[in-house]
Amino acid sequence: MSETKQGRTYDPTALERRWQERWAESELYTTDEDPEKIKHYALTMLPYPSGDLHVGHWYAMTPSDTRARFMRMRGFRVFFPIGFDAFGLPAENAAINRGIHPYKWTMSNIENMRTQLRQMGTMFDFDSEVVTCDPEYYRWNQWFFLKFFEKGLAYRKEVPVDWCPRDNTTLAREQVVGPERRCERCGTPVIRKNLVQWLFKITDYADELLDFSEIDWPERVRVLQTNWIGRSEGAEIFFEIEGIGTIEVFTTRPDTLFGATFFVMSPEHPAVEKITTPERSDEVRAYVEKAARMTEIDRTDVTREKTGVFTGAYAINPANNERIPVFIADYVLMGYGTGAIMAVPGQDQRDWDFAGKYDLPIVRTVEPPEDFDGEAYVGEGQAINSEFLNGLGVQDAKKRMIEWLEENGKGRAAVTYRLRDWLISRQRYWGNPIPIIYCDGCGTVPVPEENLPVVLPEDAEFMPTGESPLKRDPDFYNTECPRCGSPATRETDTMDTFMDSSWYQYRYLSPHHDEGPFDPERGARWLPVDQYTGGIEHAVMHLLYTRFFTKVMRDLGLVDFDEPMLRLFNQGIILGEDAEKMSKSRGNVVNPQEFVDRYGSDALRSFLMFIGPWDQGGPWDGRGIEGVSRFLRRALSLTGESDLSGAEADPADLARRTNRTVKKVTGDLEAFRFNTAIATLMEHTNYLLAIKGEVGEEEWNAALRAFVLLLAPFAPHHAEEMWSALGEAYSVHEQAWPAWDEDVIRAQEITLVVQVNGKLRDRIEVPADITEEDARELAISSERVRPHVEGKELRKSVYVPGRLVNLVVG
RNA sequence: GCGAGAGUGGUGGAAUGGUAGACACGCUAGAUUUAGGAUCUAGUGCCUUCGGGCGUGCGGGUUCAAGUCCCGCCUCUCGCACCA
Repeated sequence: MSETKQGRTYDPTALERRWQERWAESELYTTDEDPEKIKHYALTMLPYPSGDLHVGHWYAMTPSDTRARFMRMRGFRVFFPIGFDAFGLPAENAAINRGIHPYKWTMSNIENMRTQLRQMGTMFDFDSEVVTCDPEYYRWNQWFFLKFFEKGLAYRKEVPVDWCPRDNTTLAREQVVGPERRCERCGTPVIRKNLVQWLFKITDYADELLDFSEIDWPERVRVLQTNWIGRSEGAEIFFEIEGIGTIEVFTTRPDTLFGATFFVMSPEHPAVEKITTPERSDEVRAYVEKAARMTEIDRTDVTREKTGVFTGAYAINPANNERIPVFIADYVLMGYGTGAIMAVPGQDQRDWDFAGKYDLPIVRTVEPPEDFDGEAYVGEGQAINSEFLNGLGVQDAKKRMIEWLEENGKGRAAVTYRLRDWLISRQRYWGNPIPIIYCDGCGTVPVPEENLPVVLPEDAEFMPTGESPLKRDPDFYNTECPRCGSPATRETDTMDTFMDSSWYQYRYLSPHHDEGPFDPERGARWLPVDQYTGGIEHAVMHLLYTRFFTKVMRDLGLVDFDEPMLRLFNQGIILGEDAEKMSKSRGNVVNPQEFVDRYGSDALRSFLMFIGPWDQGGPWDGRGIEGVSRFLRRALSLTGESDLSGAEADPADLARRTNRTVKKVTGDLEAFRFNTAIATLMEHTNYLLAIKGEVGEEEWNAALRAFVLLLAPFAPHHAEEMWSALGEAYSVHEQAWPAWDEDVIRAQEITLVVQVNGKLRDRIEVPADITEEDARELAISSERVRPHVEGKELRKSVYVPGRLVNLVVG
């Protein structure tokens, strides 16, 4: 609270509270269902109920709110819901540390965060709120699991999994990050295990997920997803192993088959034992064991020298029937392709390195350019040493070789992906039970739909042990088979929480609907999401999974479109004052509440938008918020009494600047340029304050009305206060966005820049419709220009109407 | 190594190929104030003989005109990384 010049107190918190109460009473933010209006579904990523809203939540949500408010004022009916992603490790770990039940802890956090969300001054439709740990929600999550199961998209299999030894659970491949392969949640390096787990066949949709033609998403996300899916085109080639049988390899370079001088298998390849000759078996076994003991970090170190061991076996190159030795080497990964490769040292640097070390022959099959002085040659060129391919370019040679392989039954065209199926089993308590029952007689039996939800027992001991806690809850674990009625057991793993967030945007439409995941009638009116906003960190997890879900939902006949979110905007990350990531251990965490209490929500909102481009993020600046707070106070003082100066301002200039401001702010908001929009509003405020009391009341009020409307999405409380001070009818947020008039913007008098040889020499005031000749005359006769042109020849002049005259002399 | 993005005052950042540094923070001076804070006014890229000169990571180029376009480097950030 502070004294203004006029002695009135400025108390933003009281002002904001007053309007928040009024908004709630009048149900101002109940979703507009007017069918006459064009729909706009604005969605911001739902938060984890981790305790309090932190400044990152403010940074994500308040600009999204500003955009939603802008769309509302532009005449769209806007749906802007909010909810809580309430299952999962952060909530569970916090609960464990405090010894409180996760449900209690989560619900009390949600209660707290609801209050804080309301304080933000957002237009969230709280009636549509979704809480993912509510049985009313996760029932449909389980329902989706059953649908996936029916369609063969959910399957159970023993697979090598990434296991976090600290969180005591498996992780999806997407949740393992960095070269050191750490757990995405806690940063602990993961280990490998073999476990029977549930997976979703996201790979069935790999090709479709590579198609972004229907959506307007940032290039960055498209690239990340494309790389993650990692589509490679090539061929599978069958190699006979002498006296054993056939082993397949995948290659993107079938054209180089004639240069395959050896064969390499991953140490984990299931056929290793079978092909190894007795005299080589000790060495091979030692190598396999050494590879198994290696950490993932060492194993995947690119700079390490290639190592391997000869198995004693020979393969036959199907192109030329040459006998080539079979090695195992840890640079070949079991998780990609077929886990075995044909090694072509002439065209692959890794194979070249390996061949050098073990003295293996090198045959080039692509002619390198004459000046080539490298080792393996991977570029374009004519095929050589390749019989029927000789002379062909790489692309043609690939095609020809694939034809030859298929004609001769020695291989086929093939596509391989880096993308793996989505592992959804988690050995944790605080998640959604997988609705499956195991019966000795009937096998794997889905829980019948009418028995959903499988309720997560509240009284279970939830401390993680590496096995699902539900396994030790006999009331949950023991059940009977829905098919034959004999004693059976339940699946005790819970689902990855990314499943919860893969379809929440649909549940928002009808959170209490109990005949399906969402009410199709409401879906028809609102889907799909028009504008999604959230962090880039979800590029290959949430954002890929939700696209996958939507495609499956389409194939289930639940929706009639292919993509869940038409447009996406990724905001940046707000850092601590030291420009480091905010963390408790660094002690650089900014508590938004402190700033809300001191400066109000509008100031915090506006400051976060003003700090820089939204997609850029950046360090928090505790002093910077002062400037924005000052701006809001100055804005508020516009509607106060005028101290008449007696001077006169030009009403045409006022109209021009007002229209220009409307145009600029509108364009900026369309493009998410909140920072420059606020800068424009500041500039306009400074101007308005300077001419206050110097124009007629009518012009002044018109200008002020436009200004308040522009301010409304950014600082909804202050705008409401000003709107009411202007004597206008409640509420400013139900008003139409102001329009601008290009004719008014066009000035009668303009400033023309005069350059000589491209250098600025003068600025002259001229009529807007001045001719080129007149402009040149005026420019040349300018006092400041004359010294630079006198005695020189005018060779040329460039005239850019409304901007400049450039005199080229020499 | 591959891919993407970014280098502009003391700081955050503005600039459809056409006035570089909008708008703020900070700083300086002044007004007001018992003082501090708050507020208001003026100034604030660097150099200057006050004419002007130089300035957007570095080096070239295109153009009447380049922070912006092209070529070659350097640095930083992020992502992926033995993917056959």
